[in-house]
Amino acid sequence: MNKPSSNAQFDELIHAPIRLRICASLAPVQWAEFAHLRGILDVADSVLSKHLKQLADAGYIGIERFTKLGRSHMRVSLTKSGRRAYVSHVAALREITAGG
Amino acid sequence: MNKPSSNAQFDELIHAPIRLRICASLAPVQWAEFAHLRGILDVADSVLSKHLKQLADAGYIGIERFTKLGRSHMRVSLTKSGRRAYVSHVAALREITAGG
DNA sequence: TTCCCCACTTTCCGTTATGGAAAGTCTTGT
DNA sequence: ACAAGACTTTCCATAACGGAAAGTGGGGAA
Repeated sequence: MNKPSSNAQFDELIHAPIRLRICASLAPVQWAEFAHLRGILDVADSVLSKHLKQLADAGYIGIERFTKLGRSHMRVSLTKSGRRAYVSHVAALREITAGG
Repeated sequence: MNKPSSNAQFDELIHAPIRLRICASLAPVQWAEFAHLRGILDVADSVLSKHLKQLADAGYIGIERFTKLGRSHMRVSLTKSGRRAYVSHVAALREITAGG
């Protein structure tokens, strides 16, 4: 009894509050725009930018740029490995908080 | 659709990995000893001691000392407010990670 | 009583993480 | 060429963290 629940894996990079919410916001959608995330998270541009960079450097998210009405924008999306890591981390959280 | 799930409340003090695991370890039991927690968490005494202090300062855990076989020991337990905070935080985590 | 030990606590130290303001970069419309 | 928007980086000041090492306190042992 006490199976390691398949692939639960705690990930400190994802665990930080803001990054956890970024991943959670991206998980159910195809992609999200910078402004959208900033609105959800309510942080300064610089802060969001830096957290996105960390996730991107880890290969957890991909960023595409495009133009809309003459302005540049970015589409952020979870990569395959990012989704795996996020799902595994959520599984780890559920395992940890399973009792009580 | 989208009810604020009663009392979900993200708590940064509890969110930190080690403290989350401390709370999770305490949630299903009446109390746990220092050595037991240290074994579960696998951290240095000083580290565990400091995290316990933070939780105690916040009123989330209570500490009782007792003697066993001539040696001193402590019993750590979640206080009522500590349990509330922990449960609320877990609820917040589930809300955040509900999608995807 | 003095000394030793055990079970934590604190202090010290170096490293990393965070957040925001401000300045910088790039791209595109005028 | 210039302005503006949408991020990026830099600069700065805090605030965690973690662990080793030194410090405390209480209880036996001698």
